[in-house]
Amino acid sequence: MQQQLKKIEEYFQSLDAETREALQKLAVRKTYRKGEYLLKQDEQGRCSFDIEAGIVRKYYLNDGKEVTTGLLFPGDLAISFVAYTLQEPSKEYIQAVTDVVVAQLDYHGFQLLKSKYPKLVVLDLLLTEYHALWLESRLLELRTLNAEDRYKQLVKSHPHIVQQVSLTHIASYLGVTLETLSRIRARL
Amino acid sequence: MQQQLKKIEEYFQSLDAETREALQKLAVRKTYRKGEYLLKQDEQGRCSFDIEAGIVRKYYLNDGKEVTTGLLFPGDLAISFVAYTLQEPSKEYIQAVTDVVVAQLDYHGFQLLKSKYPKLVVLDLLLTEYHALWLESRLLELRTLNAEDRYKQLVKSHPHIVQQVSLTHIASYLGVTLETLSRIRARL
DNA sequence: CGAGGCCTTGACCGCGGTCAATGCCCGTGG
DNA sequence: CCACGGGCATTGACCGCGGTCAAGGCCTCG
Repeated sequence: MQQQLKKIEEYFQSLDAETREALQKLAVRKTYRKGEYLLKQDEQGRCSFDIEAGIVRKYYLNDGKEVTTGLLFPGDLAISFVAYTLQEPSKEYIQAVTDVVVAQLDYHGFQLLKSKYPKLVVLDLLLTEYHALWLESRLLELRTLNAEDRYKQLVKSHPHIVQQVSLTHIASYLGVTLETLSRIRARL
Repeated sequence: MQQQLKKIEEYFQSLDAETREALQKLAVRKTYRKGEYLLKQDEQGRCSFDIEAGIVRKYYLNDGKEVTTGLLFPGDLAISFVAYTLQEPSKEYIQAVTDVVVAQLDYHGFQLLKSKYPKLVVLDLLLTEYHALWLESRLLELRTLNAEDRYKQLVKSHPHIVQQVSLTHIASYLGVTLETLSRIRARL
């Protein structure tokens, strides 16, 4: 996965100035305050958000309960992949966990740009591959680790997450209840 | 997901004859007997397999126990996505569940073809998107359905699977033990 | 006929969920 | 300045889904 990020970075750097500028021009910098929504359920997934500062989470509702599918940090791409790819109403919410600055990219704008600059198709492919790799690793994690090990792994990869994100959200991301997470932390 | 398949099909049909032929030429038709391996752990993921007949499963070992990550049917693409994309040794096995006929595509050959026929990059993107969509839906399924509902859903989408694949494999795919699956079936 | 693979069934257990009570922190208003 | 209320986290009691271990049934194939 790290190698894929490197590949993406390298590829991006190798792009000619014109292509890069076209991309930059398409991006709109926006800020959201803690608690605000970048995308709500039933909205069309018309943008991707490159996070420049702050923390964002994605979640959906499963009979009334929030299921957090992602916790995203600067450098990550916040996007409801299904709604974005299929251009259909989103089942996911995307919400600012802290105040947030993003570079927002319009879907249709990006599609147009791809037909004008075919090199961007390769970039899109690399990014999509990265997303798929992430999903694969997440699936592996959920199938092979118990709640405690998933928590340890999360803290290992994001040491400050506990200071920044409420335990409620973390529990929901890990796939356990708040109570269970609380007990796990108590016995560590 | 169905729409994505349709998109792929349509895109493929819209390709010019030359590009299509180049692809066909790269493909090697091969057969494997029940039980044989299309890919073993630690082998490089150098091929993708378009299944033309038969059933294939993918699995990895988690402290000695098999974890089935996919059951694949004609029309599906059998591939160890991580090993293929990153070109590293595979953690997954790909095994023929029945006698199988596949069209086998070499990774490097396909990469070369993509640089010669840029339209294939778009095809690659569409296929990767499809894989990511599948992973998203699988993740959703594992997080929102209990074992019984997952089983029902599997049977609904593949009514004959029970006749074709051993319950051991099905259980492993569903993420439960053989015993649990047996009890679920007993009470339906 | 015997061996081995595959599945079923039973007894038991533990992880994590549920429900409810309590604690703690902090912002708001009297 | 304190009192109250609400959001978030902790703790306890209890339960059920699914895992584990073990025994036994049923094919199939040699």
